[in-house]
Amino acid sequence: MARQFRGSEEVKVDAKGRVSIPAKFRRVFEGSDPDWEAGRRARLIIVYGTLDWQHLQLFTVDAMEDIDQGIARLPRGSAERNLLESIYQGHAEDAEIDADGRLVLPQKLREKIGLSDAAFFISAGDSLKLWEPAAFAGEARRIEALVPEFKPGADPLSLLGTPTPDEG
Amino acid sequence: MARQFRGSEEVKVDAKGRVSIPAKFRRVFEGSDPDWEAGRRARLIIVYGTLDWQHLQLFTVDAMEDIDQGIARLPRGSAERNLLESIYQGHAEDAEIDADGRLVLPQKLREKIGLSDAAFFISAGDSLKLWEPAAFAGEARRIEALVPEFKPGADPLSLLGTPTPDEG
DNA sequence: TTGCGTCCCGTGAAATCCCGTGTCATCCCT
DNA sequence: AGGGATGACACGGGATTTCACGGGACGCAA
Repeated sequence: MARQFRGSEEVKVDAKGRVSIPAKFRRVFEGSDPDWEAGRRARLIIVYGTLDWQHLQLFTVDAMEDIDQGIARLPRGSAERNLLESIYQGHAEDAEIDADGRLVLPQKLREKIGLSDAAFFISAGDSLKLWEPAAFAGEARRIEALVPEFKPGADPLSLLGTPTPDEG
Repeated sequence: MARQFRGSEEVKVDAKGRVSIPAKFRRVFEGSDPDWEAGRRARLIIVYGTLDWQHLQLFTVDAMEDIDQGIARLPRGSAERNLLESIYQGHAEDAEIDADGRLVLPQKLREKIGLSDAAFFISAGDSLKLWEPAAFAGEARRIEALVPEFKPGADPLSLLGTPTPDEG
């Protein structure tokens, strides 16, 4: 069972705010939820973060446990710990994938990221990011523009540089 | 067991989007998948990249692990790392070669590279590139044009330069 | 009532499984 | 060396299952 997300998908958002989690992503949420078994609903965590986020981030249960432990290692009361707690615990909520494989997004979250009638999922390691499709297109262009040596037609792997000799 | 691809092939694409992976290439995917054994399906990773890509790139599992590790060595949050993650994790997907030795290309990917009823495979080290045959013809010319010191009639190996004495 | 969330079911399209067939290369037995 | 048997391979088709998605019915709280 895959533990990592890979790929992207665009799905419809219906009038009730329901979003189908594409099946291949659903398998990852199921496999990374320690309490899940066939027939049950998989759990996940929706992080909506600070005000300027234009997307939601969906974490598996396992991934969020790692994050929680990382936060717990920081000094109690430190500015960093307070910030991370605010984002990953304050501005987040638990959710479940329903029997039809869909996630119901409360209208509040839909409004925050400007979601209308479609949603774009894109993998990011052990989490998924959820965008309004048009907003993601802008984000994609921004990511490319930030790497000046990346020209259209070039092989992106050139950014990795020369491999060190200890690989093989 | 060969670990590198060599050669090119043209195959049919049927109405369901199925593409026969030529047997010699299939052997490489099998040998470069750590979990593969006789009778099982070999896995691979389809990278479809940014909007301007007109081809798909098919990586072996081993090759993609190297790339993932290379990406992981870059500073978290750096522009280069974000771009590479977006391409190799966001714009890619896991796939399997089916029991008949074929790969099923989802409709979306076929449309992206303009694939109709034939596909052209060409080797690229530890990956294969897959093109609509007509589109590849133009690409071959473009590759030559990008190396200004390569003149028609010249020996391509001259591009390798003189090896330094301490190298094998 | 009105709006909102949940449960359950229907449907069309796509993906998957499982089968057959023609062709070509390889092997083996004269 | 010739010729037939064998098996691998590319390719097609039908049947079945999965999946995304829409809608109706019910309960609940403002």
